[in-house]
Order: sequence, then structure tokens, then C-alpha cells
Amino acid sequence: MMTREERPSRRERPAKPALTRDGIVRAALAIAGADGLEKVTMRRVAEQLDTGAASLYVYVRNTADLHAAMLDEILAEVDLSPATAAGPWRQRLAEVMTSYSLVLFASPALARSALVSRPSGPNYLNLIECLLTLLRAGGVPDDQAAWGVDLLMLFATGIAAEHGTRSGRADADGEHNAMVSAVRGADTARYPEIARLGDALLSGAGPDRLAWGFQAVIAGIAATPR
Amino acid sequence: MMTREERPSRRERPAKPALTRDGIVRAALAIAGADGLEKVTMRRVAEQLDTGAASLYVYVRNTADLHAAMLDEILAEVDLSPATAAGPWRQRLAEVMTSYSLVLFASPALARSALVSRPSGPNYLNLIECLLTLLRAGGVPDDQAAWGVDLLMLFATGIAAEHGTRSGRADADGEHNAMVSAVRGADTARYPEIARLGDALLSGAGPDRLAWGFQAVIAGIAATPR
DNA sequence: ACCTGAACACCGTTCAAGT
DNA sequence: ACCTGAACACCGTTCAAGT
Repeated sequence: MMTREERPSRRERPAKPALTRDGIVRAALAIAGADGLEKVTMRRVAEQLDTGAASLYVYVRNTADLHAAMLDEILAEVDLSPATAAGPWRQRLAEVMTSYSLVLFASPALARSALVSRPSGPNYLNLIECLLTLLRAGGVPDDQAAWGVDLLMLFATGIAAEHGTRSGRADADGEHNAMVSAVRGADTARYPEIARLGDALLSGAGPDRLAWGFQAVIAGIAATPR
Repeated sequence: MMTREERPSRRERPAKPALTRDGIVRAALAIAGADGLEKVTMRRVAEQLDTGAASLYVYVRNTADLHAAMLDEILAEVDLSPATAAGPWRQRLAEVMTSYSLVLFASPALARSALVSRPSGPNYLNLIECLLTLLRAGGVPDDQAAWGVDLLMLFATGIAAEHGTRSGRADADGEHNAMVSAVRGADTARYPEIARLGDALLSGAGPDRLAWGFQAVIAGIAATPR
């Protein structure tokens, strides 16, 4: 027979979990997913963890550090396997970039923060390493690859950030977007090209646009010597 | 002889200037130039104008609106004249983009805010119109031009934003940049490509990089059908 | 070493009341 | 219509004091 339950003096409610950096980051991601990144404040994260804001500073340097950690955490989901798969390098490169984009599309607010402060966590470095490996496999000269990676990341991150801005709170608020009114408005005379191209300028973040962008950027990187 | 001075009852000190949207934006730009964009708060701008924060809301919808207005204001300085000049279209396009970049380099914090919330003021629209005109002059198909403009702007804005992050307060604080330590550090085994390329990855926002990027993006846009 | 409460020095935005 | 003071509902971060 089993012995009587150990530690019977333990309270009914499970003890509040020990504070860890990972726990803080996970709590922050939960809040961001539910209420948006702007609600991820030290005080709110601390509240969720049943402690005070000051306690977080043992594990997190400041708010920017917390945001960076959140970003790196979600970058763990990016699929880097095409780097070692078979097939044409351009397509494999596009696959990795697409995976990165899909991850950021799910967290557009973090995409915006990635634009502002370039991440530098281990998962981000893994991704960059992977992109460089693929560019090298494609015979792209080193100097072009070094700057090209930036171009690729900027494009993918920017599109994800834009997507978030559009479908998020901002647009629901009926944000006065001058581009929209110029495209289908009375400003045909002032901005003829914008009016002429119309919706093509606004056609958002669909997979087509992403795929075209990757192709274009990869082609430019490979074809432009320094 | 002249008549005696009119309105002699006027006070010695010049009356405090009437509040206008333009005055608010200019005061905000002055603060941003002196102390950084993060100091551009409603309360601080109001203080500079010798009034209360609540008074600004007659002319400015909210903080985001103020930032957007600041951005559009500085975009007035972008030189669009290459659009109607003579010469190869690619070079003229690069000239306009370079002018845009130089303007943003002077206000990197606004570059970051431009990445997050795409501007849409009249000066921004003028710029987009100009870019589209040049792409059309180059015979770039409409659909490629529509998406290509975005690519160009994203690159130029991103580089300017990055430049600001590096030379600004963040770097001075000795920000722990994992990229830097991976490049010249002990992680040669973990990130061989990053280590191998080294400083080429970090070589910042020089004119060479900008020029190369414009060339590459323009080449990609022109060469990649949709 | 870790955690806490309290404090400091701020924010954006709204609103009733004035002119 | 514009302007204001005061209030509401928050912030990040620090620090002395506790365990």
C-alpha cells in the first residue's frame, strides 16, 4: 500500500510559483495575446504573477528587456529546417522567411517592437545564421549576403508590423488614413499615380505579396555587386 | 508726422502666441531635437507653449496624431526635384530615396515612429507620388511598382531607424547586443556564419550601404514579375 | 539573494466650468 | 469656440526595509 500523503501540512491552494525570468516572459506573452502589447506593463505582469512590480526587476532589466525576451521567445517557433533540406536555395530561403513572417503575423505588436529595437536573443541569432547559410549555399558573395540579410528581415518584419496596424485596434478606431482617401477620393488631381494604382498600393499582407517581396529582395541581393 | 502709437494699453511683454496646430508641431519638433522624442509629451509641449495639456486637444487628436504631424512636417524637406530632372531613372529614384534617408537620419526617433505607424500626411503622399512617377518612367509594371514603393520605403526608413538606435542613447547605455558579442566573441562555434562575416553584418548606415540597398531593391522590383 | 511596500516623478485623456 | 484646472486612471523605476 502507498504511504500516507507526504507533506500534509501543505496548504490547499498550490503555493504561488517561484518567480523566474521564463515565468515572467510567459505571463507577459499571455497578457499581450489577450489584451495587446500596450497592456504588458510591469505592474500588470506583476499582478498576474501575484507580486509587486518591483520584484520583476530581479529578472528583467527594464521594459525594453522584457519586450526583447518576449520576441525571442516566439522566434523559437520559426522553422529553420529548410536550411538543411534539399531543393533550390532560393525556395528554401523563402520558406524560412515565410515561417518567420507567419510567427510575427500572430504577434504584430511584437513585430513593431522588432522594427524599433533589433532583437538579439539566441533564437534571433539562429535565424540569422540560417539565412546566411542559405545565401552562402546559393553562392551569394559574403558582402552582399551580410547586407542582404538585413533587407530580408526588414521586409518581412515590416509587412508583419503593417498587418498588425491594419487589422488591429488602430483601424477599428477609424484612423484617418490619408492614403486610403487619396486612393479612392477627391485627390485624383493632386496624386494621379497614387489614384491610378489605387487598391494595388493598399493590398495588404497576403501571401502573394510576401512571396513576391522575398523573390524580389533575393533577386536584388544576388544580382547587385558591392 | 506719425500718429501716436496705436493700442498703447498693450502690455510690455508680447502676448503669448495664439495656439495653432502648426505652432504645436513646431514646439514638439524643438523638444524632440533637444531632448529626444520620448520627451515629447502632451504636458511638456503644453508647458513650452505656456498652457495646459488639455488645451492641445483642440488641435491634436492624441499623441499618435502629434507624432504623425511631426513626421510629415520634416518630410517637407525631402528633395523631389529629381523626379522631373534629366538622367537615368534608376539614379534619379536613388537620389530621391537618398534625400528621404538624409532627412530621417537627422530625426532617427521619428524614423522609428514612421516604421510603426505608416505616415499619411500630404508630404508623405507627395513622396510616394514621386516614387511611383519615377518607377513608371522606368517602365516598371504597375503592380510591381505598387508593392515596390513599399519595399524602398521600408528599407530607407529601417536603416535610418537603426542608425538612430545605434548612435542614440541606447548604445551609450552599453546595451548588451548579442549580435555584437556573437560576431566578435566566444560563439564562433555556435554561429559560424555570423562569426565569419563579422563586422560586415554590423557595418552600419554608411552611404555605401544605403546606395547598395537602393540599387538592389530597385533591381529586384524591376526584375521580378508578379 | 530575493521580495516587498511605499514613494518619486511622471504619463494621456476627459470633463465641467469658465471666457 | 477655445481654454483651463482639476481629476482619473494609470505608468517605470528606485530604495530602504524586511526575510
